[in-house]
Amino acid sequence: MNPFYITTPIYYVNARPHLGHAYSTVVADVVNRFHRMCGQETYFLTGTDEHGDKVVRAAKEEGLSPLVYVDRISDLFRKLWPELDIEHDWFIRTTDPNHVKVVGDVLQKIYEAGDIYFGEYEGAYCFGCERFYTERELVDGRCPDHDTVPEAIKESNYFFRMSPYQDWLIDHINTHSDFIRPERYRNEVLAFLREPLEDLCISRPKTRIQWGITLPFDDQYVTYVWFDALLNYVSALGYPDGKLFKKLWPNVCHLVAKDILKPHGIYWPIMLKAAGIPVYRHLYVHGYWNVDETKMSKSLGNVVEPLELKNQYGTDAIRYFLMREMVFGLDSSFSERALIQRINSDLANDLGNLFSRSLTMVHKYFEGIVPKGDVAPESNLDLEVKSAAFEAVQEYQDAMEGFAFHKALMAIWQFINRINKYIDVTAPWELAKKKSQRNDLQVVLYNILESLRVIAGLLYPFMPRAAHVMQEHLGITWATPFQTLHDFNVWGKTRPGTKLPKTITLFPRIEPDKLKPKPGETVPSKKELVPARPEIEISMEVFQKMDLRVGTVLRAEPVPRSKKLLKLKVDVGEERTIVAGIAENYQSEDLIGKQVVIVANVKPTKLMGILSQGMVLTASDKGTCRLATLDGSCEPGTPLM
RNA sequence: GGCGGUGUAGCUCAGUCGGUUAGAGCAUGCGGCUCAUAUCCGCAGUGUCCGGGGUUCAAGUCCCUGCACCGCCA
Repeated sequence: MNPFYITTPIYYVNARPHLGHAYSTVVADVVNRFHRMCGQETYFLTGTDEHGDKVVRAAKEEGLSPLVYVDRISDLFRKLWPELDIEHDWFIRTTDPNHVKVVGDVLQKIYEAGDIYFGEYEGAYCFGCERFYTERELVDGRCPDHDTVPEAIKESNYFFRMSPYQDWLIDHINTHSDFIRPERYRNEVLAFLREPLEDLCISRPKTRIQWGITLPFDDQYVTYVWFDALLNYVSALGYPDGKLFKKLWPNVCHLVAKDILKPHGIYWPIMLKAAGIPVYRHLYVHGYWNVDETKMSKSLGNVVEPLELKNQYGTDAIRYFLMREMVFGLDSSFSERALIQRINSDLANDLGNLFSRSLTMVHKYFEGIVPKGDVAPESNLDLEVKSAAFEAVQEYQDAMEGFAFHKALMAIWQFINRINKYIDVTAPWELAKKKSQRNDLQVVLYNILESLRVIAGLLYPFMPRAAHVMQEHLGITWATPFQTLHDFNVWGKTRPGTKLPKTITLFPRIEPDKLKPKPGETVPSKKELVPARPEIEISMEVFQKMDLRVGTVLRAEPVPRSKKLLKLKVDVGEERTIVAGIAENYQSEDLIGKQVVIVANVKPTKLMGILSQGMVLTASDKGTCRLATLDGSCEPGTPLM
């Protein structure tokens, strides 16, 4: 069997780890453990991406040098993973000397082969932002951040020629149906490839950025983003001569979120092809976690901190929730309410209680000794439990291989419910009343224990901790911390006569103060849903990052083809264009001269093609909304504290 | 603007090749059990399958069209 190699993206260190990072990495860990269960040798790589201007800027904001800054953030990631029981084999950093060397070598190789050329282009450059803007990004020809007219400047850079590989890539995707999955993302890449591929700019002059890997063929430039980042997948293995590389490549499974589909689905295979490295086998693409119906974003302050969740609810519960709730490939919604729901119903009630009631009975009726499973005619007592187990294993295996983790878990839970019913129907407490039914009682309890063994085994990739505790309490010891898939297709592995420890509560119930709506409160329908306030406390420091200001509305006009939107010109100390969704409640002319509260540093966003450079605060309730105003007039631009 | 996806119970979603009375989990209500973490088991519902039109003996499913939301591209 081929060794199995799985990677997560290397995470960019301009921000702290959030739920999305945790999800990618948990998926990788689950898949990795599953393959180990299949008897495969595995290798699991994760790490951090540490170069580039955003890192330099983030470091500057904190008053740190890039190196000190990236050390600090990278460490947050590295230390998070063990908390989530993630067992990666290697943690790569793009600042590792070996990685830096490999990037240089590969660039040189492709340069010599002729696929990298030096070119000049002219663009609109904003000196304030230290970056180029495309026509589309500009607002009325001005920089959206600085409201200045960018200068047309010429810059020379190195480009990676991708077009010669376009047809090859299309063909490769078409002939390898499992190259990019799920299919929707494969289609997206193919759709993109229907247009001619443009060459990729892969450098930045050192006059603009120094924090990067110097090009081997021109020391006035550093390489920019993708060559640096993507090559981690091979540099970590010691490309080109490392033992790991020879053993593992290209039988790799890359796991990414949908935002980096294009680099992984297009640039990366072409880079590999151009460098004469075999192309990777699989790219698996997953969706986003929204939080309480809205996107997770720093400006909303609803970023979910995985570590906080873990501390409150436990690693297994978080892992279970992430894998059960998201259909791999689609977006999902995270809410604490849903998490508690899953913990209580699935983990505490169904699984935990089953485990607990079973072990209690073994102690009550057999002094904690595993009874014999073959002392009564099976036909009456098996009630197809055995075949239900095998069925569950088969469904589980199919689902796992197809990355349908929620279905794998559903298969396990169907079996758990089946055992709960088995207990109900066989009623061991009745059997225990008569001596003549002693053998029946033994068989029934043995079947239950065997079922629990299979359940514990199947759960291992998802909840290694609970699986381990369950196995311990079932008196099963293995050379490895997990059973192999083969063990699930054999009935009778639990050894009669084994003394079992007393039962424990696997998953305590969480008392649901937050769960039920208060009396009289109705559950809001989809349309009325007000974005929930984040339940996380934020520090004063975080709050102060918000730039709230007084703004005077100078002009207002409806946005064509939109029912809700008004385009405002607002004086916030400088003039800003702000698009606000208040047209259903306010007429343009009523707004002129009004003083409102503006969040001045939300990331500019395009609404109906208009770049909105801020946000107007409103209170909305049942479809009407009211502007937040001031009690008396103020100088435009006055900060709110 | 172009391409694609989605729309099914209060909520989250299954629904195969068009084929009987459209399903599951959660939530709700009622009943049963007592081994168990107030757990478990059973029963009960509730549906404009987004709207409109078409093909067909038969449409949640196929076709056309409209609406809403989402994604990718420009």
